[in-house]
Amino acid sequence: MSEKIRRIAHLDMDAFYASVELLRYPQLKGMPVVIGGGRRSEDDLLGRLNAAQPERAWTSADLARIPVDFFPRLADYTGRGVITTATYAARQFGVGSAMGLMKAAKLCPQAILLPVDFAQYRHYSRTFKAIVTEIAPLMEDRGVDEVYIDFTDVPGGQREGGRVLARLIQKAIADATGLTCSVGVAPNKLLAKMASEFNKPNGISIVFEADLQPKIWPLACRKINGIGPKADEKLQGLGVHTIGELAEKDLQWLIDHFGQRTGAWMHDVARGHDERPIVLESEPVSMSRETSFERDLHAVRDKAELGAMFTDLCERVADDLQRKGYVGKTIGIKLKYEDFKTVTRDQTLPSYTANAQTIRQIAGQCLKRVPLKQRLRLLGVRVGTLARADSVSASESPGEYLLPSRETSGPSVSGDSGTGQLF
DNA sequence: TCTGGGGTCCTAGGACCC
DNA sequence: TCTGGGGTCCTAGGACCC
Repeated sequence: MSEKIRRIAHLDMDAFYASVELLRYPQLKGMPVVIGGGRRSEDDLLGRLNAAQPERAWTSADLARIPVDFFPRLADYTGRGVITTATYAARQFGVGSAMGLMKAAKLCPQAILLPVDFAQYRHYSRTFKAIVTEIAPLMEDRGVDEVYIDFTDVPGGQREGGRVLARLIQKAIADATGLTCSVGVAPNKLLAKMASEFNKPNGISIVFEADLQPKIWPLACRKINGIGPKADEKLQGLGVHTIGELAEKDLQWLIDHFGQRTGAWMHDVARGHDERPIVLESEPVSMSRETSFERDLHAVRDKAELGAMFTDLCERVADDLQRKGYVGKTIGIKLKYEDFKTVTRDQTLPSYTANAQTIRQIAGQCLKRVPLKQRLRLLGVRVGTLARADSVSASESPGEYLLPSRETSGPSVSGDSGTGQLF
C-alpha cells in the first residue's frame, strides 16, 4: 500500500452570480450578461412586461419566457455602481468584476444588466457546499463561491493526484444545480488556489511538488493569493516580475525590502511552501453595514437624509448581531469623502451590546471626531470585538448600556466648525 | 463616465502596568 | 535618580480578499 500524500483542493464556482441568473433566465445563455449596479426592484422586469402587455399577465413562473429584448441593457444604465460578476461571453469584451458600469457600457453597451439577488446566490451557495461536505467532510468556507477541501483521507482523493475525486464533486454539483466549477488539487492551499485558475471554466488542474518550476515559477507574482496591487508594484520596481524571480531572491534581501514577516512569507510562498491547515469553523470578528449614496451628500445641507441613513445602518447592524447571536463592544464608523479618502473612528465600550440605540449613540460620538467639511459618498457602521451573546455574563452585557453623559467619554473636539454636532 | 459591500489581518504609536 | 524592558489594550489606517 502506497504512502498517502497531502492533497488539498480549491474549488471555485465559475462566474457564480451570473451563472445562477442564467438558471433563471436560460434564454440569456451565450449572451453577454453582467450582474451589479443599482437598487432595481426584482419585479422590475415583470412590471414593465405587464405594463406593455397587460392581457398576457406575466408571473414569476414565466421568467424563462421573458423575451430577450425586454432585458435592460448596459447602455441604458445611468448612475453609480460596479460589476459584481460577468458571464464569459461578456468577459470577451473586456468587462469584468469591480469595473464601473459606465465604463463597461462603453466596452459592451449591448450587454444585459441584471441586479444582484443575494438570497438566490446564498441558496445555491449552501447547496453546493452541502454536496461537497457529503463527499469530502473537511471543507473550509472561503465565501459564497469558494471552498478549500482536504482530499488527503477521502476515498479517491489520492487517485491521479486528486483528479478522480475532483471530477466526482464537479459532477455531483452540476447534477444537483446545473452549475459548473473549477478545481485545483495540490499539496497545499497556496498551490491549490493557483491551480484552480489554470483551466477555467469547468476545469480541473492537478499540481505536484515537482510542477513548481515548470507551472508556478513562470507566473506573475500577482497570482499569489496575498500579493495585491501594492506589493506587486513594489516587486516590479525591484525587477521581480515572476514567482521564479521572487524565488531567486534570498531571505535577507526580502526581509530588508518587505519587513521580517512579509519577507519571510514571500520567501516561503515563492518555493511553494504553505503549511496553513484547513479551517473548518471560525468565529466572526466584526459585522458592519455600509452604503454608498446615489449622489455625494453634505453633512449640513443633507443632514436629515444622512441622519436617517445613519440610524438605519445602526439598526441593520444590530439586527445582524441579534439574528446571528452575537454582541460586540467596539463600535466604529467609516466615512468615504467625495475624493475617495476614507477615515474610520471607533470606541470600545466597557461592556458588550447588540442594541441599536447604544450603537447609534456611540457611533454618533465617533462621528463627532471626524471632519465633515467635504461631501461624503459613503457611510458605514461597524461593531467589532465580538462574542457569542450566550457566552457573556449579565454584567458584561447590560441589555441597553447608555453612557451617563456626553462629557465622560471620548476626547472633546468642540470649537472646530468642521466637526461635530451634526447628528 | 470612474471606482460596491462585507470581511480579515497587520502595523504602529501611545497608554498603562509590571 | 535614571534607565530599560516586556506585555496588553486601544485606535487609525491600509493591504488584501471574495
